Amino acid sequence: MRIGDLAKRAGTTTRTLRFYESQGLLTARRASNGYREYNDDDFRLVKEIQTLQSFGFSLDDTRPFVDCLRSGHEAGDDCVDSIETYQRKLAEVDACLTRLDEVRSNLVSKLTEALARQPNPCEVGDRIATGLDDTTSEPVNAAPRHR
Amino acid sequence: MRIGDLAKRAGTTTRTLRFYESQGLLTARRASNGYREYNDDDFRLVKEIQTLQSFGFSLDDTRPFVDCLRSGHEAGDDCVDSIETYQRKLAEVDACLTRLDEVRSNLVSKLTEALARQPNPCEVGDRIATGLDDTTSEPVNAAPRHR
DNA sequence: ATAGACCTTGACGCTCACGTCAAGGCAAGG
DNA sequence: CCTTGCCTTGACGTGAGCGTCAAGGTCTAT
Repeated sequence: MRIGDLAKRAGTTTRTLRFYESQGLLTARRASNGYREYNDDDFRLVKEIQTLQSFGFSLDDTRPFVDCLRSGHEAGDDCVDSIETYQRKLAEVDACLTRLDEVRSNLVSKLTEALARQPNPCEVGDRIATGLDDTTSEPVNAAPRHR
Repeated sequence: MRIGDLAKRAGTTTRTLRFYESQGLLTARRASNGYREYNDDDFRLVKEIQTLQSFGFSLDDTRPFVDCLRSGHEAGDDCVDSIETYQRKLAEVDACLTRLDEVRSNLVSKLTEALARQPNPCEVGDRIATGLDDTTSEPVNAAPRHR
């Protein structure tokens, strides 16, 4: 499989695959003409990277998983370093959630106060609708209702 | 007040204030020698920007508030555009919270499965502790308990 | 007069994950 | 032979919000 084929299969670009290689995440056998040659393991590796990226992992964060796969493990998270990375990222996500909750409540306060100061909060309909519904707490698993 | 004084008062740097000016957020009277001169209104403006930035606003998002203040309003959010910006940012925060919730639950799943696949999940203590406690849902207003 | 502390503009650096040329080599079909 | 389509390396651009010199002007104290 050449780089264009792998890119197509993985839904990415050749530039991205070469970039992964430059970062030491992906290595390629070379054909006699200098072209990169990939196999199915490489495809799985790219998929692993993409999955982790969708969780907000940086490329550097995916390294333990890549190393794990390349050392022969069936799954990228069959290694201690990968699990520790999961734990660290989970803590980061929790911290981010906490922070966002604070921001959200600050925003709601500000918005409420600003609306209260608005001169005629009744002639709405056109530009200002409160944008506030009864969900005082954050939208645990629901997107904000769209009007 | 010169730029260094304002920077010190606002807890920022002269570079930042000049950058704000380059972005059209802050304007300064010039003294005869070319030095920038600021007043208390400018200080409040910088403070407004800092507050909004702490909510995750980009500099561009602060523009309505800055314009509002400069047009003579007492508060930066005494204008319709500012309120609409609040509403837009609130929606963004909600979307981000929703997304992070998904990521978190995916991460927890992955971590749980990976731990279940680990050979000896009992000889812990050294490197692997589960990092999972009974909070299955996100940490609504509590930071993750540190061990 | 000179050192030191301020100020000025200008310009490059940084992070991250690539996008986007540029200039050229390789292989197959017509 | 020529076009077409793939491939190669290299290098600059992107966005956000500044940090960090560089080279020089200004003001104050000694």
